[in-house]
Amino acid sequence: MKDYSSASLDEVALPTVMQALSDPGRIAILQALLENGELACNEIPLKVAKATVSHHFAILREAGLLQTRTSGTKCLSSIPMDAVESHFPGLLALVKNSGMGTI
Amino acid sequence: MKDYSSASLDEVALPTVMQALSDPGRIAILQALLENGELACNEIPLKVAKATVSHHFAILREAGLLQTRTSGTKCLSSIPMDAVESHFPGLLALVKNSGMGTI
DNA sequence: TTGATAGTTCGATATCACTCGAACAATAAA
DNA sequence: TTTATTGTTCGAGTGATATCGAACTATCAA
Repeated sequence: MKDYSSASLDEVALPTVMQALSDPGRIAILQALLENGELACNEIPLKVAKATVSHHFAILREAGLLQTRTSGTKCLSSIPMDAVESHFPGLLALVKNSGMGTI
Repeated sequence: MKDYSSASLDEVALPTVMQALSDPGRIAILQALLENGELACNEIPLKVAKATVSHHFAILREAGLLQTRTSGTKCLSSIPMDAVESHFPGLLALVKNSGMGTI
């Protein structure tokens, strides 16, 4: 389908990561992935158009917070847990424990 | 001078905090405060106009990350460490350990 | 081959954020 | 009282971001 490229966290500064996490929809995406491990775009309940969802996934990839692999017509995304945890320890715990109501 | 009001962290959601931290200048402000405890606006070396600095301080206050008291013509700001640490554990460590070069 | 499914990309729009200079208010010092 | 210092507020310009529909590509299933 497409060869997805994520940013390496070595090259991502904190403001970029924070910017990526400043959208409630993207927080919801990460929370869903923390729960389920690996999900396709359409398996995450966001009330926005699919073009917007695709955009949010791209932002997260560019921040190094998402890795995506293709599988048939789907693209399955997950969080590179070890890399995120080593570069930004505690960040995922903050995301996980953030209750935000429904998006 | 002015009676500063900060947001209570009880009412601040994660995306708001992340948004506040998505600017390199504001990260620099927090880092300087982590180092020095309490500082006035003009004691933080940012290469932007003072109107902009004031704006950044306001954003941080609205995110509950800053408390400000007035002292003569100065206004001294500091981080409500305990509140931030209890609501968003690990957040300040991320800020502290983020090297970003000169702003 | 045809149709359905999954995402991306492309404009376009609307809103929000960063920045600044200028004018202002409040305090302190002379 | 006049002057200097500190920071805020306002208005405007500029750029970034969120969102969408529509068109497109790629894959799978009939």
